[in-house]
Amino acid sequence: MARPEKSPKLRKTRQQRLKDHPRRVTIADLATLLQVAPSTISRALASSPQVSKATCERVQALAAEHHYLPNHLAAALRKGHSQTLGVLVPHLTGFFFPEVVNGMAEEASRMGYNVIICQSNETQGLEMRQLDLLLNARVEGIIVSVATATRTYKHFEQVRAQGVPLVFFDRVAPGMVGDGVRTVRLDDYAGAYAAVAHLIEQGCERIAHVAGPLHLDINRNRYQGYLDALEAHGLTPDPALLYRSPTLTQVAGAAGIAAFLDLPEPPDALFAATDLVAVGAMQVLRERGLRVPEDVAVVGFSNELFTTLTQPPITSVDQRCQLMGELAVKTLLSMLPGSVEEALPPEVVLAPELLIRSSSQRLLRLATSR
Amino acid sequence: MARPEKSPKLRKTRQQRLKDHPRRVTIADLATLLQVAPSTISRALASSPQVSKATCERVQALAAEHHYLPNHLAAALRKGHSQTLGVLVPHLTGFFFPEVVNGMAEEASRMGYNVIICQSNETQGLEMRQLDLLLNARVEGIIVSVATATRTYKHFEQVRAQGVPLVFFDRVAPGMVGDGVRTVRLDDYAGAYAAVAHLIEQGCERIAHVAGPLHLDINRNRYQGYLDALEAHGLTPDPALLYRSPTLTQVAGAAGIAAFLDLPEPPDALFAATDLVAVGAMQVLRERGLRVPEDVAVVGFSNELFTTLTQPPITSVDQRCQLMGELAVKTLLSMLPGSVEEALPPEVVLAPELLIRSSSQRLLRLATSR
DNA sequence: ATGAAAGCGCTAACAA
DNA sequence: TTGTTAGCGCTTTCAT
Repeated sequence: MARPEKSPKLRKTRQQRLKDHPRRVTIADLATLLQVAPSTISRALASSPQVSKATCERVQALAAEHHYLPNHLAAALRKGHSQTLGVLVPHLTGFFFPEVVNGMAEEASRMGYNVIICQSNETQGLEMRQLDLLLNARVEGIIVSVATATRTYKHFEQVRAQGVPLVFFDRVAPGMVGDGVRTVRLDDYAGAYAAVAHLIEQGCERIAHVAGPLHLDINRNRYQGYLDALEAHGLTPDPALLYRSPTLTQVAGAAGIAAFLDLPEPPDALFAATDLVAVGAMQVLRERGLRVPEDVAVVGFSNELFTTLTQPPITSVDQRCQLMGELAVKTLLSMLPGSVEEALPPEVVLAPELLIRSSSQRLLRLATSR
Repeated sequence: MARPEKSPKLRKTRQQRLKDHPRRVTIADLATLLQVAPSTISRALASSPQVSKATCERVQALAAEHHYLPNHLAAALRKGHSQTLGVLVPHLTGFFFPEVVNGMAEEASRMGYNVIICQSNETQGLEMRQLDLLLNARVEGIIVSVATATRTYKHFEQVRAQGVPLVFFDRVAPGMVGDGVRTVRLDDYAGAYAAVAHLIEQGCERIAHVAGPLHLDINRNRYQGYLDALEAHGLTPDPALLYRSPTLTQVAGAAGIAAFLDLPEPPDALFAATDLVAVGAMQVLRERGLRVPEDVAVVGFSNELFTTLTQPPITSVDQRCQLMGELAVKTLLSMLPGSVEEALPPEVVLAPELLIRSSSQRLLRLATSR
């Protein structure tokens, strides 16, 4: 008995599909049209050196003519990697994360990678789910900033167990750096130190600080930078000039400065842990008839867009958002198998930049041209 | 001659791979472990009704134990659809786009779809490239807001030609609505009308307007709303009270108000096409010793975050960002083949919301409890 | 209720 | 330089 021919059946399915839908053109289609093997088409489209220039051009022309679009899914499945990176951020509101993501998207695109962006909405549950989603999508690596609500870190361990490189930025999971896990962060300590040193240079002597929850690295580092800058300049930190708040909003700033102003010895400067806090404080100061910076100088943190829009504009610490995004991607790419990227340190720490504006400038700047 | 057995060769490749890498567990692996067919595993994982409860549970338990992660790539390739939507925005800075994207991500996630977010950086070149990328990734539909630099629209036509549904939001390509193309926009006209009507109610009579380039729908509609509101209330638009600017920044606002104030009959109110323009104008007003809203009332547009942070806070028109994102996704999903979504109109137009703050409130509010 | 087998579109090893 | 062929991991008829 003759072996059944399989062509007829095949042909039928394909024709049927063709009728259903004006189907997208595939490599096989091009091969049929040009009477060459699919592999040749594949090679030609990739401009492989082992295909003749003539066929290469013919193929590319035909592909363009028929609006051939490579099927990334199939290629990724076959090749075993997807040229795609996963990014998981707590949210995309405010200034910081969008800006960082922007830097990432740019760098990734430049290196020929796609990016899938997900949000955890600051919850651990969604964080875990999105991580799974990214793994399902077979991303080659994941960049993540952990949600505030996250308390356990097993889900990140699992990513590493899958052999997927992980880069934390800004908010990093504690104790995970090592094989397959790296971090990119801002040097909050240095930023805070610079901010407070600047206030001291401007002649301030009683500098208050509104801090966030100190169990978070970020807030603790800012606080420590504040303390060390004071002591390095011979000032003794006054515990009464520290206001700790669970959130770092306008309301916190208003409450903080109000508390300070009621002290027997009120402060002559405020280092706020965020720009929003600085704004809240400035509003109260204005209500009480105090001038910024003459009576109280103010410095914020993050260099949010609105710092230039308030009256006066607020001195702030820039977080190098774009750069952070770029470096996160560079770091991740350098971790991919077969990467030739220059090796970056496993923990990148960015130097912040102090942007001095009117809210802290007490000294007349003596204009000397040099 | 016996047909060559292919098993040995196969086995070898697999073992080799296993040695290379601690490979991810597949359906085939689970099948081997449980001594059942791959198809059974597949069905069990999908909780198909045609598989016995017992095996279903056994399979799911085993899968969990081995941290099985479905390969989305393979499934999508086989099924012919990826459960993924593409989003292409000009950028992710500022307030508007991040917020809209947020709404999209939320709705998509709720409906079990992934989202790939790309940025065009406001250039047509990148816009075209990113569209290709999305098509390559076999997204099931694309949501896009067109770049300012975009002048031709063939690349969008091509998306439609591929049978991929397209939804424009906020910035829509002209003349494309129809089969496979829909839009979601804000009713800028209504927003502007409401803003100006509000100023008139507050007793303003000479209302100026800083407008953006009028070849863009958005700006033209805001301008028209301004005109119509004036006329509807018996006021005659004064051409001297219109300032047209190619950009809508603080600088534009400052320049605009400066020009207005030099008029023989300066305005008593400003309707700014953006919040940034409003801020710029307010800065100049303060410098000149004029009070807001007593001397000049100010209304902005977009309800940016910082409108509540200035002194005074700025009255503005909210653009319903989150809602816009959600509706864009809903619209897109309703266009997918086999969708059971309720039909939305091909052109969704959102009603904006006027948020009244101090910058425009001249009338003392008579507090009457009713 | 389960199994066998084909094939989504692409690429890479091997052969010619 | 080009062709042949197998297979990435999954789903889905069709058969049992």
